[in-house]
Amino acid sequence: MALTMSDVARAAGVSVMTVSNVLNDRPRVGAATRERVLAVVAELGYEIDLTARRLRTGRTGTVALVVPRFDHQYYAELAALLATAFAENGHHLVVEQSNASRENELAAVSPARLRFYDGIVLSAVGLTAEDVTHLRGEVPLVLLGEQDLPEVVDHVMMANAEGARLATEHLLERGSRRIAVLGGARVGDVAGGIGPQRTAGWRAAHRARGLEPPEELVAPVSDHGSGGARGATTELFRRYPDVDAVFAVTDQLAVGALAALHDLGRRVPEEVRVIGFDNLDLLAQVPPGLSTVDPSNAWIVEQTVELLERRIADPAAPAVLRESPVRVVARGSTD
Amino acid sequence: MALTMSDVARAAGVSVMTVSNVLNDRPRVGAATRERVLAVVAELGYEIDLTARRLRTGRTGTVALVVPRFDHQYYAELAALLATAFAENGHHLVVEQSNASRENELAAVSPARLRFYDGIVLSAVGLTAEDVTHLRGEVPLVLLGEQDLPEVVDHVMMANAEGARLATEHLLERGSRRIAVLGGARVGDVAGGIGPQRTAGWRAAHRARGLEPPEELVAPVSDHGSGGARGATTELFRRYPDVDAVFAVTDQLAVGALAALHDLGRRVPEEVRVIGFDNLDLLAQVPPGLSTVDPSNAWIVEQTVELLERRIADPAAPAVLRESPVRVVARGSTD
DNA sequence: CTGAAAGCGCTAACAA
DNA sequence: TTGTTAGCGCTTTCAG
Repeated sequence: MALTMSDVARAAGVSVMTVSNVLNDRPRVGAATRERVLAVVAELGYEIDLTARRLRTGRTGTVALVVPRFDHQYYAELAALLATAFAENGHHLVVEQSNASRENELAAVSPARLRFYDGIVLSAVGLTAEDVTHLRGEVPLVLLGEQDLPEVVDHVMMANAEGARLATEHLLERGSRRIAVLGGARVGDVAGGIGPQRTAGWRAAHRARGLEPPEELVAPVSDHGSGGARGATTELFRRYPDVDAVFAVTDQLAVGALAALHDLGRRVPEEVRVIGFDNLDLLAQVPPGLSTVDPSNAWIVEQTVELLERRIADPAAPAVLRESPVRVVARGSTD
Repeated sequence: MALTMSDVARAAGVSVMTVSNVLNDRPRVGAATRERVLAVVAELGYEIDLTARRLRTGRTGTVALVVPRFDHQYYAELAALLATAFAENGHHLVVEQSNASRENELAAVSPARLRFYDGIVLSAVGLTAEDVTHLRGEVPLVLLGEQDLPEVVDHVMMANAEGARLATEHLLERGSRRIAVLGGARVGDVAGGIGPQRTAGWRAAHRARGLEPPEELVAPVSDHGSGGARGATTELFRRYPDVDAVFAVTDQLAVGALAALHDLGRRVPEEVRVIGFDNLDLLAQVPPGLSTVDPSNAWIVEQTVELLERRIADPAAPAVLRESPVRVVARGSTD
């Protein structure tokens, strides 16, 4: 059986309350008493029961990050950054997986689950606008993700269209004229999310130069893994052999494009330029070096922590939407 | 304020105890009463307070996985598999990060933290043999990782030496004779962990063919990111331009090797073959396709879940060590 | 089959 | 400065 506070109190010859006061650094405890209690705590190896404290105070010292998948490199890198940032604020971070399902995302912010945490950062992909309005005020929550959602909850997102515009402009500037959008959304597809927003940027870059965006080169993917992208790219080049650049809406898709181009014997960047979006650390090294759009993860993390800590402190604070700055990182794949 | 059980009890005109019985599927409740309670629960949207239950019963329904880093693809893929497997056993998985520090690994299995969880899967890299013996029996725990640790705690690991031997044999068989070990450990370095174990397999493969392992081609790395590997590989080829194959002790290091070889203008696999270890999904696609050793993650996950569930049920069960089967996955980088 | 009492380990509020 | 009382929301035990 684990030790309790009264074991410590008995051993130290004080009351339970005094032990509690010492352990919580509350001021009205004599120095000698404090010493004694701490000595006993150390000797016995007592550790406070956070469950009991939580039941009493409602605070846990822990915040959760809910991501669609653990094994998507983008979320993994985000989680690592958030863990460090929250640690600096005295919050412990745990990560849960929603499997990108609306049900799991809702469950993650349910009162039952929330009681484990002081706040939640939810990287949402399945949540609807309707769901979000019902969430309003229930829980200290910061939304992450590229969905268009009602501005009733704090939300940090990327400048998606702008990033896509910059990437496309980068390709146009180097002379590419038949630029495909891998993972793009066709005109009339549902709006919101990365596909549509980034495709909009691709269109904008063309129009800014007086060019008509080649809509036939919008190549949707069925899943966001690299495997699907490989197939989609192969098919794309079969139909349109004159494609001279691929803007993949994520780095993960870009990897699939690189694989397909290798299969097809098309050289990158000499024959086809490739650029991604996300600036994943792991892919910075992959030959010939993947050009990409950097979404400023450090900035995103900084804002997220600030907003969540603020909301924990003041649940009534007005909801804000913040958009991270983006920039192109040019590497070998667009030389 | 959130609803409590007595709110439900009052609304349903029964006692708190009856609500508890219904919600826990305990048998001695009349069908009509059960119906009524469930109806009220649904109508009010009541959710049980797991914190309070845990204080009373000691069970939380949650298990934790502690990994050194969220952003190492290997752990990310492992976490995703474990989440699914535990979900099938009615356990919710959360993931925490230890930053590969001994202190954090110990904190993660402390009684205080453990009280949040029914059990812990600890992917250990900093824990010492001494630490592990003190852990014995304190908590439902399964260790993961390639350290040599006392067999007093359930431990699932890979067949490291065997995998390395197979990878090296695969290279020898294709004609490579100057095979470097990137991330290897020199003779006399501390034993245990992936570097030494996998380097031992590289030696064994050479000796099995009557060849003396070229110890000068053992290339340690300072960090396990791809960046360090890139530098180490460049340096390696500067000193030993005749190296004709690289066995990287992890896929992540192999990516760095590929980058360096690209920088140096050495073609893979024509001039230099490259093989990794871990079989990361993300890298399966990277051109020319990274050959690797598959550590059977599905098997590892299956064993881990089985052992942890067993230990939760029976804390006194004898500790076991299980070693996952390995096999070479040949792709373009060793063609 | 249902309910009342007690208490898990802690801390807020107040009393000494 | 320290101790006492009460109770967070639930479940165990035992009585009805």
